Amino acid sequence: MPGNPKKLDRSFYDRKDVLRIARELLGKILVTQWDGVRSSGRIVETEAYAGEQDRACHAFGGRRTTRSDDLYGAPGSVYIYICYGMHHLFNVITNKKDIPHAVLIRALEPLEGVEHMLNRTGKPVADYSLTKGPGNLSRAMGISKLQSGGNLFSEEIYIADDGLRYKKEQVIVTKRIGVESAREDAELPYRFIVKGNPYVSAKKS
DNA sequence: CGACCGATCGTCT
DNA sequence: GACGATCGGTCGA
Repeated sequence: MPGNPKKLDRSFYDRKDVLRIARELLGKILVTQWDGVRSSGRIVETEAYAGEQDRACHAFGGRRTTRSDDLYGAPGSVYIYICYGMHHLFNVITNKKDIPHAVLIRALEPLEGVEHMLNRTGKPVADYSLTKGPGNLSRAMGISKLQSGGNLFSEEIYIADDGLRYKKEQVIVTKRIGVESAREDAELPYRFIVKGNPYVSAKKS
């Protein structure tokens, strides 16, 4: 039985194993609170991006540009990648500063503030598409490029643990979505999803 | 259900 | 000048 949500502190993010962190983020609660407008959702799908050695990571080969600079931030900071000029993809930075490890949050199960999510997305009803997929969940939660470079230790945006744990048999590991150009690294089992959860993106592994 | 396509724009080559 | 860690719609089988 989940208890009082407790905000994750820096030590959660400040670890070397980004795959473990991506797995452990399943079941955690992402909260945004802008001007007193609170929304939250349980994380049900994540992907790990393993830094300079990972062809799918924007920091592959040590590449560090204006766009990818926030990937090199301190643990617990935020990297927003704007995809196709319109989608804001929300990443949590892990490991030490200057080590570009990140976890992309790909889907949430809404908990609080569904009415605000509907307002922000313009959707008429709360179907599964509301927070399914990285672009959709950012829009629903009010996340934008403004958060990139910030951190998850304020009251405005953070991730909390209410004690919920998924057992091994409730979690499926697959390759990542939409990274075909990463060649052999596109096959790595770096995506974590909650089995049977209707908010997980429907694409095949 | 799968394949395909247009939207839309900052970043990189 | 081309592309992308996406999405929602259309079209045909």
